[in-house]
Amino acid sequence: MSAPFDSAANMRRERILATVDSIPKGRVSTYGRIAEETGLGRGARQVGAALRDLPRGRNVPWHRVVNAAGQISPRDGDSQARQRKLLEAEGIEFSATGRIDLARFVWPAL
DNA sequence: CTCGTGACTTTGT
DNA sequence: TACAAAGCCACGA
Repeated sequence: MSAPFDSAANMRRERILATVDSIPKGRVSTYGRIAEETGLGRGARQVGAALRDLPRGRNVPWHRVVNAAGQISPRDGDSQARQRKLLEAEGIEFSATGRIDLARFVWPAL
């Protein structure tokens, strides 16, 4: 069994998911922050890719990751609406323009 | 090796 | 506050 289950790219993805998993309920983080915490420097886009490729059934709080503007990043499908629903269910508040006040909800705190 | 791509970020209007 | 442009980084054609 020498399948590339432990390729560098794969391990990097696992570390990203581990960091995302550390975001407490009722809080959010950003792609850039997750990248930094995971030790990827300016690898925010890689964080987005990891969540995009998240296999169904994987238990990770992917919905707690938003962009630096405090908004749910655009994408295809209804995933955006589902993300907002999940966040609101945890007490996250959205402004009239659909923005989250990071000063209040970002993790770790500013 | 060069190019295009993207759940991103920062900077300049 | 909103939008455009440029910067950034890993991947795959």
